[in-house]
Amino acid sequence: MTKKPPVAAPERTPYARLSEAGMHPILGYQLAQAGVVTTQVFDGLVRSRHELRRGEFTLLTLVHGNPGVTARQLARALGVKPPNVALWVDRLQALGLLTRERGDSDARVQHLRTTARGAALVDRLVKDLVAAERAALSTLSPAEHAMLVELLHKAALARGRMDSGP
Amino acid sequence: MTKKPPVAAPERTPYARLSEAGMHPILGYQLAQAGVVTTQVFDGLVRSRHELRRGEFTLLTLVHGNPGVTARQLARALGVKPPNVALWVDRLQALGLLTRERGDSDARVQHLRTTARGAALVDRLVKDLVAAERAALSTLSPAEHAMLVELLHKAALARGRMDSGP
DNA sequence: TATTGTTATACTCTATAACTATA
DNA sequence: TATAGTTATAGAGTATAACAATA
Repeated sequence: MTKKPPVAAPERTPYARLSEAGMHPILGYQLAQAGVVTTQVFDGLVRSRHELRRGEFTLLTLVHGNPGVTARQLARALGVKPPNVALWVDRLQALGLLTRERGDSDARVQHLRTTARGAALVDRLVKDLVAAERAALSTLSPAEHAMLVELLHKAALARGRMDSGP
Repeated sequence: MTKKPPVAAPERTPYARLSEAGMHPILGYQLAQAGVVTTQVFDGLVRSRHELRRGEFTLLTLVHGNPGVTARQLARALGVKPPNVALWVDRLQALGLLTRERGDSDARVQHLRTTARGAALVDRLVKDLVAAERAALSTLSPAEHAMLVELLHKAALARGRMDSGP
């Protein structure tokens, strides 16, 4: 059997084509690099055309899929602190995309729901965004793309307990 | 053949266990969710013990693997703007971890190299960080972890051309 | 005139602290 | 006393603009 020489893998950084050297196996680094692409796609499709930032868009979509969810639950799901959620909800409400409603049994909580306009926007943007990502990530086959999504989801489940945010 | 009913997949957000609904297939969302875990690992291991932020650590490691690299090349590789690189290099130089050296043939450029101390630190931290990520991402098998790294690397290569940064 | 790098500055994002209302 | 949410504020992080030196 011939044994391969112990040369470092020739993985290179995007664009500048530097050696990734020790960074290659570090997941946090590869996440950031891949994030450059998805941020480009999001900004070009959602941010520039509508007045929705990443956190706002994600929050709106989660509200759409979880009618009546509370701000605290969303903060935990997104890994951010409650004050940020309050600001995002303010903006989304001002845009007429979701509603706040005090809880019946517990008047401290606020149940969030999308408006008809918010629901329609979410449905459209989610569809467009998925398509735009597939088009942009031409380096991945459809099967690889799907596997990447599932592996990331599985990785995210390793998140440690956090009281109300990161 | 029995056909599965078209129910939505039961994927749930980490911790809060909300329905991910439309966000599930969006790569940018899954990247952000997985990033919560890797940020926790990085902060606990590198940031809290040494005075290195994520960009500084990545830059130092790339310099280690590409001796003589210039600031402009690093900005392109990392997807950030040159002024940020200048600030990071300032700090790393002040910490005695790398050196600047004017180019012989072109005095505009500065060639960066790690000091002995910088090189030793990179070697140690990279090793520790890889180990810490593997330990933290207990939801992934070693094979899945390795595949995730490779798929992310492949995805990152889809990055569009950018003049000097994002 | 174009390019590298720096300085100064502004904007975005997210966190902490302090507060109100409710339980 | 503990919890949900808000307001006000501060700190990271990263961008743009203007500049200096060199090609």
